[in-house]
Amino acid sequence: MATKVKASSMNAHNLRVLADHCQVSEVLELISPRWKMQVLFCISQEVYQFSQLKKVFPTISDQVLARRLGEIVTEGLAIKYNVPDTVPCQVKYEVTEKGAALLEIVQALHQWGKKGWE
Amino acid sequence: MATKVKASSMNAHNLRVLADHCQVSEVLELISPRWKMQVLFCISQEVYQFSQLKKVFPTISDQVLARRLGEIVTEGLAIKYNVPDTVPCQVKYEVTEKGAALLEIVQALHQWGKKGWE
DNA sequence: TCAATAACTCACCCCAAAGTGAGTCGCATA
DNA sequence: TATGCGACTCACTTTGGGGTGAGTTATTGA
Repeated sequence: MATKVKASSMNAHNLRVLADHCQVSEVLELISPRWKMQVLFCISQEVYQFSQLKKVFPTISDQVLARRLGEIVTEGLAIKYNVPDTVPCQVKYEVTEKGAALLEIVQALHQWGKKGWE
Repeated sequence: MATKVKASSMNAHNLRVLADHCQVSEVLELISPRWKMQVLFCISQEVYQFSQLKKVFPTISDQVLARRLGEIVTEGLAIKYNVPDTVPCQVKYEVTEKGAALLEIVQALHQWGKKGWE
């Protein structure tokens, strides 16, 4: 953790220091969309087909699932192949190093949530 | 990480295993609300006064800031005192052990976001 | 011939989260 | 007397994320 910023010394410098440390917004917005981390986790477990994901999450809508998969790919959390010689066409997603690192942190969040904290 | 669940064996058991591992939703919803983790971080840096927080985040609305502070307290991430003998009334927030543990994970997210990932 | 499957896309609607602006309450300083 | 501050609360409006249902393309099995 960073050095403390005293409330009594809220000058321009400290405002900047604080603002810098608060720049976690992008990452939070990255992981916040509904189903996204769950879908990424499924991909890491080799459950990546559209129809299979719909079985795991029966209440997700087609549109949102497609959007989430698109985001996951464009953000480099997973890559997408077309599986050749499959009919009807099939796709395959594979988690990248970046995506795997993110999943580990998400796993830590999960553990934090399960802990009692009396 | 958990044992892999093969796509080829998507039976009821594996569906449950997957669903269990995907139960990170509550935690994600806990940390997702706008400004929340940023406010919690500020509290950990001893910047906890309503008016000071508004200086750090000039675009936050009064209502949302009050809501976030309320959530942070009811979820046990921080506790709230009334500072006695202050006029006009002042409050003080202090991060709990639970809140501090959460902030460490959020910090890891921040680091993940800053990393290059070519 | 018809239905089904895989993996989507599109147009539309709804609601909850967030923003806006004003009000409150007790005190204190000009 | 009245204006301001600190820490909110309330009523109202807006926005955009996510849900709904239908359509698409190519192919294959009944």
